[in-house]
Amino acid sequence: MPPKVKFQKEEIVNAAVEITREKGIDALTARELASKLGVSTRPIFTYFDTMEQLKSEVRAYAKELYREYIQHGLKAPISNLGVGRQYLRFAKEEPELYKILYLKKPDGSTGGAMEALKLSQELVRDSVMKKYNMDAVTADLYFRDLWLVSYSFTTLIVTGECPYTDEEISSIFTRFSLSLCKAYKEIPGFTDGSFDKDAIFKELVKK
Amino acid sequence: MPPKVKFQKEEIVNAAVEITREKGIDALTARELASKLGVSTRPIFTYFDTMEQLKSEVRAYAKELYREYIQHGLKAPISNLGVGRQYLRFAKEEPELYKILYLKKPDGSTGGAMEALKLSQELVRDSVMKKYNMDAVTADLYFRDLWLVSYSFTTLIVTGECPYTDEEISSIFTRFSLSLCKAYKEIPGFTDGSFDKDAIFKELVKK
DNA sequence: AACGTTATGCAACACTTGTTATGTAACTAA
DNA sequence: TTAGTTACATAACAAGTGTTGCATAACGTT
Repeated sequence: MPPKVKFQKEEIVNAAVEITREKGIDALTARELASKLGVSTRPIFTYFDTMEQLKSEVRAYAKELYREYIQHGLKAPISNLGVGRQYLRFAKEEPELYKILYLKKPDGSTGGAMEALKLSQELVRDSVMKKYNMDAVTADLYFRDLWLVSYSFTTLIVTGECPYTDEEISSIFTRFSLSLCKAYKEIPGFTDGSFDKDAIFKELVKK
Repeated sequence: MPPKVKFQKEEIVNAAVEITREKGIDALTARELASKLGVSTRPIFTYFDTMEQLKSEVRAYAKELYREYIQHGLKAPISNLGVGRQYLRFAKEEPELYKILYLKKPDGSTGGAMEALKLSQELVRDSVMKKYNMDAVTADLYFRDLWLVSYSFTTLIVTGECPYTDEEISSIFTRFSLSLCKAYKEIPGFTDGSFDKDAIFKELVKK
């Protein structure tokens, strides 16, 4: 019989995630990981054929954690805003994990930002339809518009460029939310883009 | 007298930019660059002490090119929309240069997305104030809001995730533009966030 | 035409990366 | 207690990186 294993697969992935959190996935090397675990690099390759395989597991972990954040946001009284707040929390608390999911996806990988949007739309659709009395198409468009705004904030956050406080972001977000909602409900043809842009523009200019 | 130089500094930077365009700045190595120029790696280090120094020049080039794009957008009849369109063009035509400016800024570097926003605000402010009869503060806020939307599109574009056509983006952008402009002009207190959110929300819910 | 200067090519150095060959020793079944 | 299996440490390999020492040859000046 062989000697007892010193490390389970899970411990290795956890340590790999920890390194990624601290220094980004590019700093996740075999030697760095081995050093963190206090072993040689050999055991890593008994569980994973290549480092790339291990990195895939780190991405899977990030994806799952992200999903948990979103689920948590659904519990909020206004679920679409709750989900938006969780986007921001994830970006702020796990910037490096955010990056590997949405900023530096490896070539040919599935998933990414648009897939995450679709998931959120499905989760929030019913709630938005009821709350604002919208049909499914409008609810999806409305949520997508808000998502676009939150996406720019999360990008700013993880690149270390966001100058706004939580309160400011929240305030900006609310204003987007209300102005879009008003437009979707009050401007005929706003949903499919067939509304009379010129008429509205002229009205805005003269005021 | 020494022999004639085979390469001027500028040619080296140009080749470096070309490699960055094609494969990203991480693929810009001394040997790759030398191979493209058809020389050994030695001459590179007569002009640049380190590769990092050369990369700085590539970033400077990208920044200047970006500035030219923006300047071009100012000529449009509605200059704020023209600038927005140029953001998107730059992201689509120079995704790798966009990345080094706004997605992977090296630690401790100046500039970045928020600085670019400030620059654009200054360039567009007067035009927006006149066109929509806004004060400077409102004009800046309005432009920033639109910038946030364009920023999410450019990020999607350079990460290869944007599923929208130019027309779709243009349409979405126009809708944001109009709905925000209406809100800034029609909702008292919208600029400083002191407007009565609850009243508006109730109104939207019952409709 | 000879000279001194120096840009360049060649090849090496030092370092980091992923990955692996080898020997050892830990463990359990006998 | 013995033996076989195999996880592990050690150390190496190969490939790739930035950077540099050295010899050479090209060039304008003299």
